[in-house]
This record gives sequence, C-alpha cells and structure tokens, in this order.
Amino acid sequence: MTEPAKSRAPAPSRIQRRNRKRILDAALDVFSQHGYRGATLDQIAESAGLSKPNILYYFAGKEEIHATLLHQLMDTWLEPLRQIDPEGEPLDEILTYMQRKLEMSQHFPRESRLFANEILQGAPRIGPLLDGELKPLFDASAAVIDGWSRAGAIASVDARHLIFSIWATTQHYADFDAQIGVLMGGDDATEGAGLFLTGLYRRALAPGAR
Amino acid sequence: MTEPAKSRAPAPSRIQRRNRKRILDAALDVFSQHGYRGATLDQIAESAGLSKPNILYYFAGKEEIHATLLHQLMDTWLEPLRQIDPEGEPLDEILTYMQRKLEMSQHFPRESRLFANEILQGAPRIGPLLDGELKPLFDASAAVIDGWSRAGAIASVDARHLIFSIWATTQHYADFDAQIGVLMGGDDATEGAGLFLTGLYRRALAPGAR
Amino acid sequence: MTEPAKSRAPAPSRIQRRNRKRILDAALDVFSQHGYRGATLDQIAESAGLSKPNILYYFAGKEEIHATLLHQLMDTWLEPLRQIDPEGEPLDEILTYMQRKLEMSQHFPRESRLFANEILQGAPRIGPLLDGELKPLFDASAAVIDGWSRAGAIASVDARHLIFSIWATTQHYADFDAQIGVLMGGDDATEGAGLFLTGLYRRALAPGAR
Amino acid sequence: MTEPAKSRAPAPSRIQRRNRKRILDAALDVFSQHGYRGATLDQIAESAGLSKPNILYYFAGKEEIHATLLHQLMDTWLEPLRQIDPEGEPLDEILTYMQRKLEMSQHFPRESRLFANEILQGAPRIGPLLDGELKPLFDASAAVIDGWSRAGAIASVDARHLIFSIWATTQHYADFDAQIGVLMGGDDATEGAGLFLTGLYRRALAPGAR
DNA sequence: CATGAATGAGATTTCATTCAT
DNA sequence: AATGAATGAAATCTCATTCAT
Repeated sequence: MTEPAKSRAPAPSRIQRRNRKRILDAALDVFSQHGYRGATLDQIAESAGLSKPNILYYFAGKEEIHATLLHQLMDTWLEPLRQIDPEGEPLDEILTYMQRKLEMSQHFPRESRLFANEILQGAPRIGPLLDGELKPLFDASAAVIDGWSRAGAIASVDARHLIFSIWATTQHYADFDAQIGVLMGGDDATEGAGLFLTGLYRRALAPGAR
Repeated sequence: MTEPAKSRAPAPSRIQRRNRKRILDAALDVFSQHGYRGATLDQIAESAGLSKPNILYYFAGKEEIHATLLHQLMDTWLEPLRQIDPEGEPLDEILTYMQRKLEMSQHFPRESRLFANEILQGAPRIGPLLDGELKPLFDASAAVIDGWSRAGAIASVDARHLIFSIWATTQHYADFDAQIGVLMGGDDATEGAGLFLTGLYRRALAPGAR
Repeated sequence: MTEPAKSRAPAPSRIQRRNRKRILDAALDVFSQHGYRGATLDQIAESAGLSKPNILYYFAGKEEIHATLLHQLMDTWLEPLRQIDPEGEPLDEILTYMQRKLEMSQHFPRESRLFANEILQGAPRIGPLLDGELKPLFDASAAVIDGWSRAGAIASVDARHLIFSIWATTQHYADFDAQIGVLMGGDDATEGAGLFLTGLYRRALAPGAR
Repeated sequence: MTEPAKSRAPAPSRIQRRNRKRILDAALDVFSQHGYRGATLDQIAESAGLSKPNILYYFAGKEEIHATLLHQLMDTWLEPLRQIDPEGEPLDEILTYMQRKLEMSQHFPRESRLFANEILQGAPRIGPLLDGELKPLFDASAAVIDGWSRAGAIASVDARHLIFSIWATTQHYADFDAQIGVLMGGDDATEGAGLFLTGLYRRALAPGAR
C-alpha cells in the first residue's frame, strides 16, 4: 500500500535534493567571492554544472538562492553561542566558545564571507533575521557573561563588546584572508591564530587582573 | 600675494578640484555601501549632483574612480601604523595605536567598509598595493613589537597576530555597524568600545602576565 | 537514411544555423555599406529581424561578427587564384582568372566592399590573414606567371603588378559602383566591363607584343 | 590707406587661415584612415593641436569638415582629366593621363582613400558633386577618346571602361596600400607600378592591335 | 579667438528572467 | 526535469555638440 498523496507539496526526489545542494554550493562559492550584485546566475549555473533555466526551476530567482543560503548559514553560525554553558567554568566556556568560532572561520570561510558581505552592505536582506534570531540569543549570552563578570569569575568586562571582539578576531581570518595571505608570506596563519587568541583572552579575562 | 604660476603642469582649476572631490565623496558613499560591482555610475552621478557623462569627464571610468579611492585610502589607513614609536613606552605605544585605529573606524567608516569590501572579494584591485605598501610597513612594525615582546616589555605575543587582532576589533565597529546597531539596541557603541578594548589589551599585554 | 549523431560536438541546431546565417547576411549588408565603425548592432539586428541581445546570443560581439565575415570571405576570395593551372595555356589561364574575378565582383559586391573597407583602413583586423593565407598563394601564383613571362608565352610583365591590376580593375566594378552608376547613366556596366577587360589584357599580354 | 570694411564677411586673418589648414590636414589624416563614422572630433582636434570647441569655431560640425575636404579634393582630382588635350597625340595623351593619375595616387594617398571611402559607402555625401562636376567632364573625355578609337588612332576600346580601368589601377596603389605592403614584402611598389602600367596600356592601346 | 566644462543621444554589452518545448 | 532560444531593462562608455566665459 503506497502513501496516498496527501498534500501537493511533491516530496523532493533524490535528483532534486542533489541538484538543490549543487546549486547552493555553487552559489556559496560565487556569492562569497563576488558579493550579491557581483555574482551572476551564469557563474552559478556554470559552477553547478546545470543550465541557467534549470537553476530557476529549483529557485524562484537569484534573490531566493541568496536568502536560502543566509538562512541556512544562520543556524550553523549561532550554534557555538548556544553551546555556552551558563553552569560551566566561565573562563573555559569563553575560551572554548572563541575556539569554536575560530574553527568555524577556518572550516567555513565561504559562509563567513557571505555573512560579512551582507552585513557590510547594511544587512539589506538579512536584517530581520538579526533582530529575530540573533538578538535574543546575543542578549541571553551577554547576560550570562555579564553575570560571571560581576561575580568576579572573570575580569570585569562589558560582555557585549567582548562578544564583538571574539567575532571580529576569529572571523577576520576568513574574511580578510586575502590580506593575511600577503602579509604572512608563505606562513600558515591557522595555528598561530589559535595560540595567540587563546593567550590574549586568557590573560585579558583572568579574574583579578587589573 | 599669490604664487605666480610657474610650472606648465595643468593646474586643476577650482571647479575641477571641487568636482573631483564631489565625485570621490559620492563614490565613497556608493562603493562602500554596495561594493564595486553593486555600485552604478548612475548612483554616483546622482549623489554627486553631476551628470553621468560629466563624471566620465573627470575620471576615465568606474574602475579609475575606485582605484583613486583605494589609493587615497591607503595613505590615511597606514598613518597610525607609521606613528608607532620604537623608542616609546611599549604598552603605551600599542594602546595608543589601537586607539587611533578605533578612532579612524569611527570617523571614517566608509573608508573602512570600502577597504573591507575589497579584501573580502580577494583584493582583486588592491592586491599590488598590499604587497608594495602595506607589507613592508607591517613587517617593520611587527619586528618592533616582537622586539618589545622578547625583551619582556610586554607579554609574550606573536606580533603579527596582535596586529591582526587590533585591526579586526577596531574595524569591526565600522564594518559590522549594521549588526552592531541591531544588537546594541539604541545604545551607542562608541564609548564602550574604547573602554573595553583598552582594558582588553592592557591586561593581555601587561608584562609578566602568564 | 540520416547520419547518426556520433560526436558530442554541440551540433548547431537548425534554428542556430538559420539565425547565424541571417545575422551574417544582415551584417554583410551593414558592414559593407557603412564600414566597421559606421555599422551598429541596431542596424544588424533590425535587418536580421532579431533582437539585439539575441544577436549577442549567437556572436560574442560586433567584432566577432565582423571577424567571422572576413574569415568566410577569404576562402571564397582566394578560390579563383587557386584555380590558375600552371600547366594550362598561359594567356587563357590569365584571362579566365580575370573573368572569374570579375564575376565574383559582380555576384558578391558586398563581400568585395567589405574587404575593400578593411584594407582601406589599414587592415587593422585582417592583417594576419593577409600575411598567413594570401601572401603564400600570391607568391606562388606570381612565380607561375613570371615563369610564363620569361618563357615568352606571354608578354614580358611584372607578374605581381599584373595581379594587382586584375584585382583593381575587376573589384572596381563592385567597390566604386556608386560612382559607376552615376557615370554610366542608365547603362549597365556588366557586359561592357567583361568585353573591355578581356580585350585589354589579351592585347597587353599577347606574346611578342612590344 | 587700408581697405574699408566692405562686407561683413570678415577677412580671414593669418591665424584663421593657418588654423583652417591645420584642421583640414588633421581631418584628412583621420577621415582617410578611419572613414567618416570611425573618425572622431577628438582625434582631429588632437592631431591639429587645437581644442575641440575651437575646431567647431572654424567649422560648423564634423559633416562640414568632411564636405570641405571632399570639395577641395574634387578640383585636384579632376585636374589630370582636364589636361587631356583633344589635339594631342592620342596614345601619348592617354599614357600621360595615366601617369599623372598614378603620381596623384602616390603623392596624395590620403585624398585617394578619402574619396574611396566615400564612394565605397555609396557616395552619401558626395553624390551631387559626382553628377554635377565629374559626369560632364567624364562624358567629354570619353567622347574624345572614343573619337580617337573610332578614328583608329588607338585600338578599338570602350572609352568609359578604359577610364575606369585607369582609375582603378592607379588608385589601387593608394587605396590598397596596406595589402600591397604585405604582398610586396620590403620591395617598393612605386617604380614598378609606373613601368608595368605604361607597358600594359601601351600594348593594349597600340593602334592596329587585334 | 580660445577653451574648460557639461550634456543628450546613442553605442556596445550584461544579466535576470521568460518562452517554448 | 531540463534546456536552447529569446528578451527587456539597465549598465558602462563614447561622441558631436553646446554653454559660459
């Protein structure tokens, strides 16, 4: 007995799923490198190995592909923040959070650049998501950290700026990779970044530090 | 008593200077907000209050306007780095440098975003400048700071990553302003940023810190 | 029994072939009449009955259409020269060659004008073809004729200038048609041209003529 | 005693005459090389060493410069034809005419190309001149030559096609110079052309030739 | 006489999207 | 599910000409 067709939302076939993935992957490449306006459907189609009209069979338009990417991104992006354990050892929690963010930058540089591009241009397409998804989580996390700070478990800092600084320093390795590549010559920045940032935040957040 | 016109170099008239300034200012607006590809001459012309062909009377094309902005930017951008005094008090020098960079982000957010946009997309147009102008200065400054670090005048850090972190944290306030605006609600980030970063780097760089 | 499609080379569809032909035909009209710079894609599109972007769907740009025409032209253009038979009766061979060139002028005046336009402006786009394709054939043909001349089979002439004169006199009827139309009043120049040129070259090349 | 200003047509000053000459000379360069549509006022102004508006102070527009050149050209161009002496020795007269035309091509190649360009495009701007100036002279000259031909003073030829052939062969050395340069390698075509054409027409027109 | 400044009309080309199958 | 063909809208840039002095 086969399932009766309940809704008209056709269950996506394997091919459909595979093609959507291909398109999104190609689009991530292209959008993260050229920005929204600089990217063309031709480039995406070429990179995905599909025809242009076929791209538009799966997505209503350029905008929708971009929006889909940003939505998918958001979940991944916020995951580390969610994992901060208010009951954990404060300094460890923060350092671990920083480390996770750094790893995300290193493993998902395209996502980082896609996000940076969007914010840089005033978040014209992601604005609502920031307010709806990011802000509550941000506020909650900042409250936790502020609690630690006031309790003397870490140095006295403004939690919101602390979070900003962690975002900035970790994402920098993805977003400004072109500059880092030039300035580091042949040296790899990956390992040094982790060591440096760990030391930086450990010293800066050590409870009792002046 | 005015200077007699000695040289035959076609001294730009007052109108020329004014219009070039207008154009560059308008272009800075537009490029920093939409990126190179997203910006249109129409927008620039509109914003400059000049006709489109008139824009092209002053600059050979879109690319030249962009290049001019990036070149002008570079000088301003590197100035704080040049002002680090190898003979100064190490911690002060670094904190002052950070403070200057932060002020630049706050006073020249458009320039910061223009630069970020360019790097984000792989520095396709500014690449040579990075290698020719930025790298030597970067290497020299890093050497000075590394000297201080090895001498124990500041905590033991990798100077190159320290500089990256200063760039990242200070520029973040300009480049990610759209996000910060949402997350800070109505609060102004300006003052808090300075206090936070000063504290962060003071503690992290204090000599003798573990 | 049709050929099975074996190769994966993107065989141009019937529509493709038809449209490319239309475009090239329209472009030949326009280019031969207005020259490269004087021709516009608008005119070509209008004349081809296609939209302007559709023209650019088939050819990468104005330049490519022009180049395609010139390349196609070259083959046709050189055919009569290739047909000179070194073993044939010399005077006949030359007169037949002249006659063929004259017929080409009369049947393909647009091609002749396209070519003339290009050479007139210094062969900026066809230069390499002249050197690579035309010159070897020209040299070979001149050598044959020079052989005949030295052997006394025709009058003593410089073969290279003889060829130039044949080109000049025959192509003149296509290239300077506008002038000829005015000067001949209503009379048709076609028949007279053949008779005149045949007589001219027969007398001028007759062996033994002083 | 100076001339009283009689008419309001201001007598052209020395500077005016010099500048008009400069402009026409520059325009001849540019028009003959790029054709009417391909030429730009910028190029002409640059080549003349004058500003663009100043060009337009002397001539009402691009069209007028072109028209002026064509009118000036016509006189020079027709001069050799006028010099054919109906009372002279027929063969000499024709050979001398051919020689003069050839010299004109060699001394004034730009004029030849300007004219060729115009005719090639259907004589859109010189049409009336052909009908008004050239045709009467052409008809008269053809009548003279036809008289000689019928009288047996030269071989029996159609005078009109004879004139066309002389035009074609002589102008070819100016108009198709780019092609001739390639095909002659380093050799100079000047001298050979005269010898060849003299021989060609002498033999072809010798009275009594079959 | 001369020119720096400005522009409207138009040229080539790009690109997201739609059509037709 | 897929694609070759087609296009309207818009972007960059050119150029003859005009303005204002």
